Amino acid sequence: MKPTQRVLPRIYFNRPTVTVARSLIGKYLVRVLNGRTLAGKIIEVEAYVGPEDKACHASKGRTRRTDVMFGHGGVAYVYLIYGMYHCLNVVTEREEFPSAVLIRAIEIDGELIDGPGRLCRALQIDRRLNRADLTTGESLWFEDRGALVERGAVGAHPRVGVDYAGEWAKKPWRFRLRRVTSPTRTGRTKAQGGAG
DNA sequence: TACGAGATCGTCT
DNA sequence: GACGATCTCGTAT
Repeated sequence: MKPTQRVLPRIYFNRPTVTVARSLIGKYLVRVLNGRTLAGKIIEVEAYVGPEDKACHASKGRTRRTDVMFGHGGVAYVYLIYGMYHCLNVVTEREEFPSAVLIRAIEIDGELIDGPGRLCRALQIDRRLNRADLTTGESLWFEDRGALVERGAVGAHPRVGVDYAGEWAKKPWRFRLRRVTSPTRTGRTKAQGGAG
């Protein structure tokens, strides 16, 4: 069996953005670095839906930066934020409808990598991957590894850092796995029984 | 534990 | 010239 059989295909992303976002929880983000393969279980995402969504970068129109969001689904939208950090998105829906899903947190080998900036730092994702096709199984892609995620296990919350978007900031378009597995309790016990 | 502010630069006006 | 889909550290409590 080819490894590419599990790669999420383009049609997966050519669906409503909120649907794609929620269903990406529990899937895997796979990155190839120097011949090594890193796979992280997706824990948290956010949906940015179309030109009317004031929190979506593309709501300000089609610019050099947002152009990629107007293209077809399954393509990476990577941008620099606050001059320091990168954010990884995957473009969704049909062409000419600018929308994407921001990947906010993953879990690799039981370790939670929480936050889009940290995630990109861990996987060495930067703007060189902007416009990369994420459906080819090269260097960066999404995989379905068969893990079942019950709908009730996914919480819906307002998106982070978009207060300027008014009513749109209140949309429950951030999805997060409720029970994040924490197999190791090392260092988690601070005040209680911890050594001094 | 909670809060405030600095870091740092591409993008758009 | 202003600002941002973030993160970290320092200070206060």
